[in-house]
Order: sequence, then structure tokens, then C-alpha cells
Amino acid sequence: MTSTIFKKNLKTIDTSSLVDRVEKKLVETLQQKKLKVGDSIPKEIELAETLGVSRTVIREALLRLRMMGLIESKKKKGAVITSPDLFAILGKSMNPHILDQDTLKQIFEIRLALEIGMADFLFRRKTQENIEELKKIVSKEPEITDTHLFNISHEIAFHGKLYEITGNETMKKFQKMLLPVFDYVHHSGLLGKPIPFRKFVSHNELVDILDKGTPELFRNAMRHHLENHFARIFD
Amino acid sequence: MTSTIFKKNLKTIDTSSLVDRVEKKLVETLQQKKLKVGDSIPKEIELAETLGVSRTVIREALLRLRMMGLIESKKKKGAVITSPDLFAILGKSMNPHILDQDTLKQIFEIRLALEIGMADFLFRRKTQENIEELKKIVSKEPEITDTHLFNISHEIAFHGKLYEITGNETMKKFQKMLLPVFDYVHHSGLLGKPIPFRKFVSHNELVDILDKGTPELFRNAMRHHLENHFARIFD
DNA sequence: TTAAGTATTATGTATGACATAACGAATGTA
DNA sequence: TACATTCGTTATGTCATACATAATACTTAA
Repeated sequence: MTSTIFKKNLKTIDTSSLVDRVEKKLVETLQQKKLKVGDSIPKEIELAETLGVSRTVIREALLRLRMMGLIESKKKKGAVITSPDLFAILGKSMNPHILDQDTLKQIFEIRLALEIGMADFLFRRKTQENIEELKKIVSKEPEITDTHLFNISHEIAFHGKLYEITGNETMKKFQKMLLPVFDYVHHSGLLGKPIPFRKFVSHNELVDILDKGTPELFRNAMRHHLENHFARIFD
Repeated sequence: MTSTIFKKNLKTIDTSSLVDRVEKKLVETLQQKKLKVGDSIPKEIELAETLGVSRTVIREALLRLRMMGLIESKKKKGAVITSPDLFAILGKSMNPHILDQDTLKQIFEIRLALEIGMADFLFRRKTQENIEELKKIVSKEPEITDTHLFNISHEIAFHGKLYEITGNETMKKFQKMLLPVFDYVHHSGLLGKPIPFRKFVSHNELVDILDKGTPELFRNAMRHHLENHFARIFD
């Protein structure tokens, strides 16, 4: 009984490093002061003096904020607040070569889920202009005579445009970040089965449905359009 | 003409900092040597000597790797390779208070898209055991008499379980990370309209469909289940 | 008035020192 | 012998100081 309480007390000791604490303090302070983008923060030396730690520690903490996209440091000018670009940060770690295979596969799957699930946003935010652009992209679609190399850049153009139409910048950035991973997984031998080339729902049909159909129809159509990928995932 | 070439050449000058280069070098080396998780990397001083830079630079570079989740440093033991946890990094930046409103809304939307799009994975990987657990969660569902406080923890339990069933760890982590943002957006005045409380498709019905239905049916059901949220987004 | 050059300043890099925690070897005790 | 304690070694964590570099502000010369 006493032992349990004791252990609980032990757990409360601060095992975090100095840099950890400084980082936390800085973030808290920044959001407390409601600093706007572009505002500059004190110089490293001043921070060091204020917080009573060495410049080294301050620098490491600032480096973390910088990696989080919270600030940007310029020589002479000091550091300024920036709006954190979530996926720019994530992008740095999104290197296919340093991720393990499971994670890579799972990222592959996430993209599929997103493109099926985005239907409502597409329908809500589409414009006639968007539709026209999509049609233009489709019209440039290369022949699929060369079965062993389905045109990746065309795929990107089409699906990228869809993300754009959602009007969701974050989603668009997410897609941009997923691209290299997707490409890697698609072409590496990571997914056991070979790439099938049956044509299910075409880009053309997708645009038609987006133009005149409903979100329900579009989701199902997209699901079938992506059948090649699903088939590879589900052995 | 010459001017263009000149500019292009100018662009190629290496504006990256020393730390940038060291970081890149380290990552490349790590993936070249095909190091497994748990393998340890040379000591800071050795790295410094090998690369001909100061320990300061090495430390900053290592700090970045650590933030990417590529390595973990222990005193005495040195640094060891770890499998990068993508969303642990992102999680640190996923603080509702430091993200701008547009981004927050967009993250809210991404969650909706994901849950609708995940249907196929649910159906492919569900087990009878999963279904039972879902039913158990639903059975504990609180009454909705209190219209002004729909039970958030129950929501999390149910939807979290769904993510779990997808068998996609990355997606699950993603959800976990989105939770605070979702909660924040939901309760803050960020979305103009008030929270509606019409009951559309219930959790109970969702489980039923997952048990006996099809992915198509589930997607539509989920779409209706989330109608309250969609209604708030689409003014 | 404009352009070139100079001074200033805050971050970037280097170096050396000490603190601290983890591990293992050596020592002491039952 | 087996176990617990002590202590030294080692690699990261923190500190302090100095200098390099690049961007800005200021000054000077044409």
C-alpha cells in the first residue's frame, strides 16, 4: 500500500531535461503573449539571461521550435514567429528510405481512404471552372498501350487537382507529402502482388460523376477506380 | 540568354548551413549502412572527428534526427537507431493554440474524410471479436437527454475502436493526434453554427452495417452519422 | 542623389571544461 | 558462492567564451 503511493510519488519527479523545460516554457510564453505571425522574439542571449540558462540550451530549444515550424531564424534579424506548416515539418521525416515497411504501407492506405472520403468536399466546393480543368487534364490522358508504365505524372495531375478542389490546403499539402511515399511503395516490391492493369472506373467517368452525380456515387466510383491498388493490398 | 544561365548557376550555390549538410550526410549514411533498430551509432566526438566539424554541429544535427524519431540518445549508452514515429513529431506541433484557424478547420475536415474512407479496411480486417467489442461500447452509450453535452469520451471510445479495427497503426496514431484539435474546434466558436443535435445514423446502426453490410453501405451510413459535423462546416 | 564601402549586430560554428546519469567492475558482507 | 554496495569510467547534457558570417543600417565618396 505504502509502496504504491511511494511509486506514484517517484513518478512525479521531473525527469525531463533542461532543454525540455525551456522549450515548454518558450512555447507557453509565445502563445500567452498572443504573438502574431511576423513578430520577432528576443535574442538568444537575452532569453538565456532571462531564463537563467546557457545560450546552448536556448539554442537547442529554439532549434526545436524551428523544426516545429513555430519560428524562423534569420541572421542579424533574429527569430520571428511563423504559422507552423504542419506537413512541411512532417515532410522532413517522410523519407521513404528511413521509414519501416509497415509504416509505408499504412501511409499508402491512408491516401486511398482520403480520396474516397473527400467526396462531399469536392461536391460542395466544385465550380464549373474546376470541372473544365479536370476535363482538360483527362483529355491529355496518354494511351495505356504501354501497360508496364502507367503514366505517373498524369495520375498526379488528375488526383492532385481533386485535392485542390476540396479547398482544403492542409489536405493538399498532405497529398504532396505522400506522393514520394506512394510512388515508392507502388514501384518497390513492397506490396507482394504485381501491378494489375485492368481498367475499372476511368478518370473520365469520375469527372462525369463529379459534374452530374452525387457524393455517394462518386465515393463508389472512386473506390472502383482505385481497385488496382486495393487489390494489391488485400492479397 | 546568358542571364538566364547565370541565374540558374547562382541558384545552385549551396546556401545550406553546415548543420544542414551534416544532417543530410548522417541520414544518408544511416540508410546506406542498413542499420537495424537498436543498432548504436558512433559517439558524438567520433562523428565530429570523422566529419571534421565541431561537436556543436554534430549535436545539432543529432538533435534533428532525434526530433525526427530516427534515433534515441541515452547517457553513457550513446545514440541508437529507432523506427521513426511520424506522428509523435507532428503531435508536438499539433497544439490547437499555435495553429491558425484555417488549419484547424481543415484538420477537422480531414478526420471526417478519413472515417468515411476507411470502410474497406474495416470490412477487410474486422473480426467477430471486434464487432462484439463495438457492441459492448455501444451498450454503454449514455442517454442523450443532456442535449448540450454530448458525451465526448464515449465518442472517442467508439470511433477510436474503429480506427483500431482498420489495423492501420499510423492511421490510429493520426487519430489520436487529431483528437485535441477536433475537440477544440468542436467546442470553440470556430465553426460559426451551433452544434445541432439531430440524431442521424446511430452508433448501433453503424455496428450492424459493419457486421452484416457492405463497405458501400457503411460509407453512406458514416456520412449520415457525421451529418451534424458536416452541417456545421457547410454553412 | 546614388552607389560603394564600412560598422554593427545576431545567429552560426568552434573549442574546452565540467556535470550528470548509466553501466560495469571491484569490493565487501552474509 | 551469492548478493548488495561502492566506486570509477564513459558518453551525453550543460555551461562559458571566442570568433566567423551574413544581413542590416550607416557613412562616405563620386
